[in-house]
Amino acid sequence: MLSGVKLEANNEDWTTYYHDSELYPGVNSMGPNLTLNGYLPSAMAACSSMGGQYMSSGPSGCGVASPGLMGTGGLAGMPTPLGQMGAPQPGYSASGNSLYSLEGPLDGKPQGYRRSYSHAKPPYSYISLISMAIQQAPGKVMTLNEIYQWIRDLFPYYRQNQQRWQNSIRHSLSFNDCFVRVPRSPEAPGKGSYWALHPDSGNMFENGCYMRRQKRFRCQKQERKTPEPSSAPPREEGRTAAHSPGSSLDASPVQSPVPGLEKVESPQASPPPRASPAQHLQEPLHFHHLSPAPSQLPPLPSQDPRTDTHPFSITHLMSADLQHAAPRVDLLPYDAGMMYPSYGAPASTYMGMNSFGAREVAPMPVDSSYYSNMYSVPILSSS
DNA sequence: TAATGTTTAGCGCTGT
DNA sequence: ACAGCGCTAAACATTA
Repeated sequence: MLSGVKLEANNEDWTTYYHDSELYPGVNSMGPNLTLNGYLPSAMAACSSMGGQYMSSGPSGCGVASPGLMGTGGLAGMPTPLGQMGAPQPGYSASGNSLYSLEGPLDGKPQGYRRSYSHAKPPYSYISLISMAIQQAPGKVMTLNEIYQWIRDLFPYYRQNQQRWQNSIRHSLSFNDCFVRVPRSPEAPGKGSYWALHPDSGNMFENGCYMRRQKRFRCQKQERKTPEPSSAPPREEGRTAAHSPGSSLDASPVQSPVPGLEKVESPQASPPPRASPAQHLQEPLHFHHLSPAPSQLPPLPSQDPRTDTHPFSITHLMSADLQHAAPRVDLLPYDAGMMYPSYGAPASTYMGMNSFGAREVAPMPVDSSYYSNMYSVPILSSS
């Protein structure tokens, strides 16, 4: 069984902070929490009483299957930047690694009165942060800078030492197969590519642990720029998969409905090739995912009031202010279908999008159909 | 030139 | 003990 994830060297009782509406005045006004299509476990809060461990899996643990976050695009809505709740204060820990800011009260109370939660290092790995950012994006793609900004907005902690964590973000994007680089459209020129989640990455955090994946997602098939004998073993499994040229989505290409563009065969299940865009529309591709179908999901855990108010609860973070969500201007060509010319319909049509409207949108089927947008764009390979 | 992206290396932690 | 994962640093290449 999986054990919980310790927050670095922290063993403090986070329950101390759960009801800290003083520090997080917006917490109590969040209303009913938004769940990831109703299945998001509140990772931290639900496990808060486990001696500093955020997650625990097991029959009775809080490691409830959570296909929402990474597998079904269930994240919706724009984040409520914690920064609005507490601006960076002088005196926070400059170590960059501490979980808390040991000083710098947010509310004018004497120093040491209470540690600032908003400046604590979030209990999410960079991979999960990136995944969250991309998932909540209307087009399921984000530029590097937007990922930076999203993280900064959501976690004041990441307003410090930006060089450090941004380097780590870039490294994570490049290193991990679960992230794929997508070129910009000609209509939206600019620097840097878009980043998306690999359609087969599935629910990397289905164990409910956002600090450490159960298993790293890897492209199983590799395509090398310089062909090697098939008998040549990979240099090193992970690195090869992650860094070999063209490894972003580099399995055997399947004929794309868009000339010149390639779709990638799932390493886990081979979808039938699309006969036509129309067929694609009628018969969304179904790929094997780690996530179970909704009908197979366990019942929703009972709502713990702490769940909704924990400042780092994804539920909390992602729940607010849908009305503030604005369509991305630079992605309009994508959403307008320009990226999918042969489909002739907006991308959201294919994606079963939850573009800022998941509260109203019925839970998506747990398949890859909504990922299908990514099958129609060329994936940049490293060079 | 700065931002972005790739790659290597080393370390610590966790699970088996 | 070992393997795998995540984080950090750093060097280097590419691109707008």
